[in-house]
Amino acid sequence: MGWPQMSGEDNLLRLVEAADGDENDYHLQDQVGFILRKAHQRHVSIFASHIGDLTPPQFAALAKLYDIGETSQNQLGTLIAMDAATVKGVIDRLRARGLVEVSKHEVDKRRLLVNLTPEGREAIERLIPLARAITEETLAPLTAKEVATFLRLLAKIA
Amino acid sequence: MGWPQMSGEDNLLRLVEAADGDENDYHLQDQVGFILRKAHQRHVSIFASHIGDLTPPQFAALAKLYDIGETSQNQLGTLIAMDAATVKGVIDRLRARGLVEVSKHEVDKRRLLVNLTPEGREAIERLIPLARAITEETLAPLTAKEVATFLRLLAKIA
DNA sequence: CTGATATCATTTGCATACGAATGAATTTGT
DNA sequence: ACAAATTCATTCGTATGCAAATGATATCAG
Repeated sequence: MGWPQMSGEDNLLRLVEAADGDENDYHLQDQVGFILRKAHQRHVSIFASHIGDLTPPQFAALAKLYDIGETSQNQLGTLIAMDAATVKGVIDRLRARGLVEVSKHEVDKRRLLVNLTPEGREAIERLIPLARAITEETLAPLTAKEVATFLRLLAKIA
Repeated sequence: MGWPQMSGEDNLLRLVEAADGDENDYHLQDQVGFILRKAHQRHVSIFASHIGDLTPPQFAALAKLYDIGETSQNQLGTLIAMDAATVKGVIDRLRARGLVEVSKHEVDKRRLLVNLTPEGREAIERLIPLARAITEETLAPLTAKEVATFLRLLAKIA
């Protein structure tokens, strides 16, 4: 019989088939990687519309420093999921703007300690409410129950 | 009463609270943007472990050209969610490797037509099975039912 | 104690990703 | 038909993101 007159809502069907992998056609737009990339793009765009003068990685660095206080650049990178090369660039730019400051670790001379400046603390306290709005707008297409489900499953694959 | 002895699995609770926004603490690791970024990172890493000589955007370009045939660079960018500047770089690199070729549109002289070369066609046909394995591994932490739910919700916010 | 390992930070090179500006070509509105 | 607006492609600048190599420091094993 096959698939007689597939009509209406076939998106879900295609997504399930894409997950199955037992189809001959390959549809990029149904692959989790492609959709993940688009969802990330949309979120970054929403972020930029609310917080224009800071990128999500820069915000993440400030938010984590606000949360845990002074830490080494390396440890900070681990906590915000950035490799050493990436976190260095982020911290360099935040430092150039006076939002964080660095100092040498007295005991372990390999480590570079990073901390918020008073301006950085002001900035992150001002921005956190906006970040909540960004989260809300990103999740706006979902109902409250769907949000809970989505975040649970997303965390599983992250 | 408040929250007496929160114990055991509080991840879900924190995620729901994060979505609510009605908490005083801000936990970066519970924000959808941060988890989305990490999920995307994990997928790219899985992709690289299976397909080392091509990036996900490059693969997307080849897969879409395989799907729809010759198109303008601009149209291709729209279909694979890349802006004009990004798609140009991707096509330049694919062209340098002989996987795609470009030509001028005879009627509309603004357009640059892009198409697979025979080598590009061979490559994408060889890679699509690997791409299915990448999708599978990315979604491995989820059950089949969770996969269907997750893809449905992810598509909603993408 | 000391040689082998491991960790931390930096640097380089490459690849997205996007805003903004530019120029060429086309389409639209009147 | 023609000026205005739009579309397509390119270029520039900035910012992640990661692999690989390097140098400095610290830790470990024997």
